[in-house]
Amino acid sequence: MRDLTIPESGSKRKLLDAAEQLFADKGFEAVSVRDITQLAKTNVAAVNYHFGSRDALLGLVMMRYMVPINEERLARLESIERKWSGKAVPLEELIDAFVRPLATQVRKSDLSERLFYKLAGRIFAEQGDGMPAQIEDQLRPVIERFTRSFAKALPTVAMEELVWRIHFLAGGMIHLLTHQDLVLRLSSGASGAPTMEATLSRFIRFAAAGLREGTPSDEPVKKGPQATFNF
Amino acid sequence: MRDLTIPESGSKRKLLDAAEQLFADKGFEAVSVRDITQLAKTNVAAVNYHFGSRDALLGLVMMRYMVPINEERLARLESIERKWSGKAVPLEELIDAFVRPLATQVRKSDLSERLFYKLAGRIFAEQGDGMPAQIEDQLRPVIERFTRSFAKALPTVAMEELVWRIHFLAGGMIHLLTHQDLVLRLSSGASGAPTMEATLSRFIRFAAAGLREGTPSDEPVKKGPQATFNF
DNA sequence: TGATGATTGAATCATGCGTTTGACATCGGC
DNA sequence: GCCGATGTCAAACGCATGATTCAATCATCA
Repeated sequence: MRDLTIPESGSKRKLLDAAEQLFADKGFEAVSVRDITQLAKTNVAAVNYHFGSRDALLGLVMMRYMVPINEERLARLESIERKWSGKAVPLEELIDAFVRPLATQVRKSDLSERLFYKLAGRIFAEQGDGMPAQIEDQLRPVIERFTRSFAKALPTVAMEELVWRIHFLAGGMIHLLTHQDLVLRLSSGASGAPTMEATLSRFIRFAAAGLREGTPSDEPVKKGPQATFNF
Repeated sequence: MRDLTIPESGSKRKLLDAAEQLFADKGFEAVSVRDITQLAKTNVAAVNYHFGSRDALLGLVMMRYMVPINEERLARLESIERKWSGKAVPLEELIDAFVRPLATQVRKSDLSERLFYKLAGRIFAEQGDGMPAQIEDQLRPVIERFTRSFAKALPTVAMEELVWRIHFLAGGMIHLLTHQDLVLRLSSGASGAPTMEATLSRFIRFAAAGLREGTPSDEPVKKGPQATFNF
């Protein structure tokens, strides 16, 4: 595994800080080496000297964010399963374990809150879209681990169905991270100006209901006039 | 409004076809004018001759896809509301009116199914991220119209809450469109190989449950061991 | 102090980008 | 036959990109 420790000072650190700020703000493709070195007040050659290439710096920035988030996800999941040892884990706690680390890790970051979430969202969103393979390798075991726990919490939901529902959940989370500002704009203020904590809680309730849909503890037919409508 | 009619043949048509195929496959930023003209077997200058600029071509491609989809969305919505005149419209039908046009319009397209959905997803996903303003202008009234209908169907959900839930819904839909292939890969085959029709129906059920969460017709507390957990 | 290796800086490289140019071909109408 | 309108084409323009070169500078330790 590559060294992820970050020097306290010096231009290497300045470059990393500038890079993550710009990547978060403008997107991975839209930021040039010159943008980064200019913000970091270093020479253009510094990026290639310290990191080898722009791509290597990009991968480092992404890994630096994903690794602690994914570690906290797994730690929370294990702690929850220990707490409910053997018994069915409540769905909301599972989803919380998956999304809450985004909010806790943001405070350990030098990035502004807004930029941190945008960066996290971009990393997820551009998954499998020209992203370094190491990022996907980093995420896959986490997804698999959570999928297994979700399956245990929802024994009546077929695996095929569950995989798709988790997919929808991930999409909602990504969109929430990357396009918070768009909601505010398109909704003409109707969305309020909630904290991310509040929005995450909203999201957990939404996603839990979606995951649980059709489950025995749900009532089978009850949702108003839909008799003529088949899904 | 710009002319959206497409010539039957000639290099203008060839350019449009090549452009939408490449944009869908690789993303809007990753495709160069030279890529397009090479696939279309025309000269590099042709794009600027016929469309004025790369950006104008990009806007045309996007509008050509969004306009009919959004028209069908509104038409379906009005037909539904006529059908249930005055009465509460079932949630599933509203969501269906929003997502189903993606599946019906794909057949009128020359793009392969996979590319069409990717293109649609990209247009949504990169919303407000350097996208031409015309696309947002095209989408905003649709969102507002649907939001009003959702509000009527869910009178007990506060407007602020509803706006966010619709946001989560949109995110799930986008992710579903753009990253279908990723699901298949990450889930090691557990997701099956369903048609988009089937996946959309899955999504409608998921999203409806999420939107409806906490609604009176839902039962208030019933979902297993979650007494100690607050949201 | 002087030698050594790490770091910086200005200049430059090759490449790819969107766009423009101007010569050339093709065609319908007078 | 000629004209202007409409396309097409190779070539080039100006610019930005990631990367590299190589001399100058710095820090560290013998």
